[in-house]
Amino acid sequence: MPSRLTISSFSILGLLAIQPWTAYELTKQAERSLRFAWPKSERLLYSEPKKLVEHGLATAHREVSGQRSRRVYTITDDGRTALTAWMATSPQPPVLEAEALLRLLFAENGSTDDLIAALDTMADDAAELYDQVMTINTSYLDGHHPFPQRTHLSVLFATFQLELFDLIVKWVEFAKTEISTWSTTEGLGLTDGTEAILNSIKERRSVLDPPNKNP
Amino acid sequence: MPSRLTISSFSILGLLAIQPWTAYELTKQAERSLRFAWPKSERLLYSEPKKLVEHGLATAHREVSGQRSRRVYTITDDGRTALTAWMATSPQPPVLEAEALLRLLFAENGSTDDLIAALDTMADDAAELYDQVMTINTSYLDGHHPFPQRTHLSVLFATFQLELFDLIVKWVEFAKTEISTWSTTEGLGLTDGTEAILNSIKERRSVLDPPNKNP
DNA sequence: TGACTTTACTGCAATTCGCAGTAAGGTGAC
DNA sequence: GTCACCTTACTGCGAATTGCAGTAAAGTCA
Repeated sequence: MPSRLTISSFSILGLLAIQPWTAYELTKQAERSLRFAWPKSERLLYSEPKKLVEHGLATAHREVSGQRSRRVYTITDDGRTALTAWMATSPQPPVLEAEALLRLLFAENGSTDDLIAALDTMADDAAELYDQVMTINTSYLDGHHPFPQRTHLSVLFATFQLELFDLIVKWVEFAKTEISTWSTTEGLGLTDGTEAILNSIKERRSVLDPPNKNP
Repeated sequence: MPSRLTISSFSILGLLAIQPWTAYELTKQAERSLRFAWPKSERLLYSEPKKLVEHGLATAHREVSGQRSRRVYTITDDGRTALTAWMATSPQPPVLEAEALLRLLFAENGSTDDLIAALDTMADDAAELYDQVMTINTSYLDGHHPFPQRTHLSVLFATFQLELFDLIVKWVEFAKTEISTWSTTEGLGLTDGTEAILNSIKERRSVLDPPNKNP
């Protein structure tokens, strides 16, 4: 009666399908890829492979070097079968967690400066993440991919992250110009700016597209 | 020794700052707003207000109607103070959870059809979420906001969601045209398309911008 | 008046997280 | 050559969160 397989289990199984790893190596690898699609705690990355072994989807063997031993996990045939079966199932809807947006939702409880600071932090974080993805990916052009045969997947995956982080940076810029027209955070209601946004929303136009240019 | 306050606690406190609610009402309200920035289980929305009471940030009073009673939670002055203090702190980085992107990362373990199906599901989910946000927000134009004085916040908040869901839909379109050039999911490595993407990434150009038009 | 939905919760087991702790091996500086 | 610090390689535990099932009254519609 091992505990049941979760999406996190399959995300580890997916890594094991590439090559055998130790749990420690899995945490490092997760930081380069998994974290952008399925962010999980380091702790879980140590317990999930054990669960996979219990289910017979992976095996663990100890490698010894000096006084120290490491447990290397390898995917089994059953593991590959289970992974392939999972690939054919329907994925859960995407979910975003953004504390800075909570601050916007409750902005009336703080100053406009508080709000702008929160949004700036989100933009800085996004810019930093953008750079991280860029660093990893531009090196692929020089043939520096640890798994060259996977470049088509890594790069297409990265495009989403870059678009997302770019969107965040650009949206914060837009939001700040809008907020700059506010005298306070509280009780403004339907301002001219808000009405303009609502009209552009109604026509399904992006609020970012025309960056304050006249037609 | 009540358990400590989390971001989730403050997200509930933020709702209580608008007006008193029952836990049940909080779950309904969370579905309209909180869920897009701080998605939490319904269960938690029942326990968090209790924690706020333990901390003295809210009070609970029973209202009786017939045989049934409901517990209405009201923010205290301490609660408002704590909320305002929280608004001035730095938010955590944004985080995205997208199982469909995991499928892309591990696509070599399934067929191109599996991959396209997963991406289509994500696009459909995003389109559905887009519609939900649209429905809530276009009604504001007719003056149908439950808290008219908060329209400026709700609408600016909504613009982010719309941009995000639109990005997902558009990126999936792009990803699918790229994938359509693949004969298999496995071992392709640096294809022509991948190289083109990498070059465009290098120049920080969006892969979505010019939708296959010549300059 | 019977069936079904909405309102209004609680209990509990399973899952996940954050943090602290342990310990060996490697690296560079003085 | 030894001290400090970083990396590798984990485990334990309490706290936070989830998912699911269960309870029950009130409202709705036919």
